[in-house]
Amino acid sequence: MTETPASDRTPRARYDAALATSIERAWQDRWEAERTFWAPNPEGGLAEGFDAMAQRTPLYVLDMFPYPSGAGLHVGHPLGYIGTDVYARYRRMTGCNVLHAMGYDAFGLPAEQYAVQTGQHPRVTTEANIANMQRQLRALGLGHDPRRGVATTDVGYYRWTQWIFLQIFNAWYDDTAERARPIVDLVAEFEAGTRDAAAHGAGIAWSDLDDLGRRRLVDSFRLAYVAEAPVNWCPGLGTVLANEEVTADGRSERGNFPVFRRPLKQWMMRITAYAERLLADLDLLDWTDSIKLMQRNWIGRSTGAEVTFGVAGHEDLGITVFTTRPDTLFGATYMVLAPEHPLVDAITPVEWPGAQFDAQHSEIPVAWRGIFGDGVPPAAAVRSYREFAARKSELERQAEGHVKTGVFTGAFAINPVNGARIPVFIADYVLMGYGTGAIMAVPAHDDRDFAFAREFDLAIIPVVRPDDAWLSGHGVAADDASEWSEAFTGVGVAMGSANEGVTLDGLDTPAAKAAIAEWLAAEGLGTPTTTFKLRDWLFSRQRYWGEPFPIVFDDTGLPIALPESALPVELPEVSDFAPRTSDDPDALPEPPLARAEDWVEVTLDLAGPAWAGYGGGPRTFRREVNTMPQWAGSCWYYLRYLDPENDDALVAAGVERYWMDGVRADGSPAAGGVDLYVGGVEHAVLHLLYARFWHKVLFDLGHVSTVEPFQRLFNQGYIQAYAYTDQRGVYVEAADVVERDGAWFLGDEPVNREYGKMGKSLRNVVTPDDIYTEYGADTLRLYEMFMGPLDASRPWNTTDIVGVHRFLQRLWRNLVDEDSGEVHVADLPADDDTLRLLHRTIDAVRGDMEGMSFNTAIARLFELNNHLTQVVAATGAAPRVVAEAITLMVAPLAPHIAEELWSRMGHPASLAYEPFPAADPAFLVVDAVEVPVQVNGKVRGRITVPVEADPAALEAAARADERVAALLEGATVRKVIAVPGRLVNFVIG
RNA sequence: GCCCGGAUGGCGGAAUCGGCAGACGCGGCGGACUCAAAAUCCGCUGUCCGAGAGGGCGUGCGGGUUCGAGUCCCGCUCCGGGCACCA
Repeated sequence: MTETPASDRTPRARYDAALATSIERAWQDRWEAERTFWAPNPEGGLAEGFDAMAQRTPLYVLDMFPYPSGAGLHVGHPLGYIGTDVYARYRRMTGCNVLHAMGYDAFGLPAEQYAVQTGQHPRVTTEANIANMQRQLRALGLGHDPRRGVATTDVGYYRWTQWIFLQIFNAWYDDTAERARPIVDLVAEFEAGTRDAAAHGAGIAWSDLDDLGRRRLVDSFRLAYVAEAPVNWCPGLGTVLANEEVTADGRSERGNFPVFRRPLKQWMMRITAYAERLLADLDLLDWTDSIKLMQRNWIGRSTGAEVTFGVAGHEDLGITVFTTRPDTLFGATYMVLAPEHPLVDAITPVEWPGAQFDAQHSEIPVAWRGIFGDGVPPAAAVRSYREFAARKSELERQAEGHVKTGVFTGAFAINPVNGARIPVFIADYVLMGYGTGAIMAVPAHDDRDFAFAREFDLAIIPVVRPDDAWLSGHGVAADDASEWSEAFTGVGVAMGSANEGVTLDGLDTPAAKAAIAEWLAAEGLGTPTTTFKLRDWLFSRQRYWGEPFPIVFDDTGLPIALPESALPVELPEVSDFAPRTSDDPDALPEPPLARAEDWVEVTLDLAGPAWAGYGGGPRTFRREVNTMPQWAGSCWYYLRYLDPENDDALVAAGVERYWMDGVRADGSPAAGGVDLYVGGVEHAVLHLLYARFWHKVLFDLGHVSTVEPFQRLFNQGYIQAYAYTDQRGVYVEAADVVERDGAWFLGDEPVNREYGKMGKSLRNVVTPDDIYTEYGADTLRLYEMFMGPLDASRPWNTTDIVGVHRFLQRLWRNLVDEDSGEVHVADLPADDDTLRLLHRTIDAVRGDMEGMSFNTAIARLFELNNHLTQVVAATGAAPRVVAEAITLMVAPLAPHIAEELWSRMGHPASLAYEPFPAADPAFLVVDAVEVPVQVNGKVRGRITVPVEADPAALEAAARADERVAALLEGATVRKVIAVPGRLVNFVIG
């Protein structure tokens, strides 16, 4: 042993970054070698070790899996992963068999674009990125089962994504049974005649249909179908985009290219069939109200009525509108169809009507025909308006705000309640995709109709009397809307709404709705209807780096599902990964896979069903060249984690039931599924809605046992960071900025502070590696959990980290001699104060862990450790009972140091499955309690009383207090409030 | 525009039921140890008045309910998020 010079002597076994790192590496290696976090399945290939776990409760903890970006992680990324790991580790110590794994959502545009630039195959960069991310995550000490970490790009994974697609394609929604059923059941019903093809869109009986007719009919029922639908077409990227990939100003999020609404033939998923169940089953879930609300709003259920209007001069035609306010039918002064509405051509006359047609106008007002109908016949006006509307990019649509445009079709509708002739317009403020694509316009009581009516000089007839406050506030009269500055959209009392059969006058809005609904139903003019904002899901992309569809087309152009035996359909090798791009909005999509001619054209011997007529003998087909959206792989990965190596099924039924069965501890009804799902709120709608939809289809078809995938959802907050700009407004390196007297400087130059996301462009990135080097991973974990509640966003502040690092150092020093590295834990009895604090801490920490309030759990552990410091200072050693308990309680949060301490205290095995300390109730009871004494609500003294002291005893004790007695001296006590265990309050006057 | 969520010391935050506001940590101030510094340990730290004892004020703003309000109610302000012609 050599003498260390006193000047730079550091204790050999001080808990610093170097020691932390060596401890952390050693334990990460040991967990891996000992398979500590392998969660055994009850059966199948991953069942090894299950017997030892059989008595434990299965618990499935899940993170929203990441996209393996080339940029690597910053400290904000793992916040949720640390949270789930703490919870999972706690649950392992409280009797659970915990499944926790991490995979990768690895298909997607960044890898593809990088490939386009470099010519390198996206699989190469994707795999390199995954490897880097796994390294960074391993260093955090996350207790994942490494066997289950699938990537969506694995052929063995996307083979099952394709298999699920086939299930969906080969299914239809039975509205009577309210569930999806195999498509063969539908065919059987048609063939047996129990379902009438003629009544379901075919027009003629099943037996009279030819092969093609049958295929078209059946295809129209499928849950996955090809349709011509208006989509976000981005010629600059050469692909269609999902709504969330389009910015608020109508450009592509990536590349900033203009986006156009174009009808294109695309794959769709019939999520709308599930709208009602997706809405109703939210009630079964333990999600926050705000997320449920966002889903409810997205689904957008509204109830009202469909009402059919006649068309003047067309006895055979009727236009059905949807309205939530049938009580305002008498106020309908015109009608609007979406420009694409199928009836527009049929009702548009050859000539403009010339005669008088309403009280206000003796000829067509100029505004009605506007720029589109000026000097041309109605059909030409309609055509040019349609072109105008279609040519507008989303950008222009946003820029013009809500200025109303439209054109009169020359046709008139007949209001069924009063026979009024009302003009029919087309306007793009009416959307084909919602309701019936047609509205009755009641400008007096609808903001949009009001704006349109003012623009086009249309009558505004009030039929709901506004409340007096509204009228006086606007300074207008109820019965003359000509002076109104805006529509009255609230509820009120109906007026001017009567015909021979029904009168609404005098009824309040709900009663009027009911009365008119009854009358409409009786007259056969309308039916109560529910509509949804939710649209079917656009499911194809013109990209290379995604799952190919297991679909081919024959020369009819109709899709044919490949048999399961043809899976996986692997991505072909191509030399050019880019879709064809253009700046012409009329250019057509051309996916990269279309250029792989050898792959696209394929000769197969498909044994198609007899009714479809394409079976038998080798024939040439063309493959679907679109790929699936990135959401596809993320829709079901939680199921594959359960049984990642299963080649016979996406998950074995017994394994799925073991992990997913929904049994709440208190026995209340649960939807089942993942016990805890943690991720960012940015997936509040789309991912979570799509996954719920797929899960329900799989449930209907008998492939999973629960109606919902995620029983409990927890949205973690974001770690944000300060960024600094210099005088020119250029971002400077945040790490180099110093604070002096409340201002910030880079060197001597003052800089401005901003607050936002952590990112390269703001030059404020802090990486986990930076923190490991300075403090170690346990410190990083502890800091991220200590900063605040897991569901709140908060700023990263590197200077605050020392607090938690000092805690770990102090804990270490309380149990380990910094010079020798030997533990100084003694089998001495702890004093009563210490034991009471210990058990109070255990009790509180358990509660905080259950509620995922890790920040307060850590605060409790700080207090216990600070007390332990006193004990060690006084006695020279830590009592074993305290030392072991605090180590076990720290273990979920800072597992490496805890394992090391546990080991040094003489335990050869990992503490991962050690029972979490339990509070002894004997130490939780308190016999005396200090309560405040208030006089007129202000604390004037404190008394210590027995915990069971009744109000009278409390009051007596309070009066005995010197200060209180002085204040009560000579005063009249009006009232005394004495709450046992809480306070005493004297009200004096 | 509509719908959610939030606002507590210099900073991050705590306060499960209407009952001691500010736990715990950072930062700051003071002290011990040291030749000195670092590290460590101890004390103080909402704010104003006061030498002190003590007192006033205090949870975004204005009202209210209550013996008592950070917490409940009404009306605002600001910040964050979602939706945005959905009839």
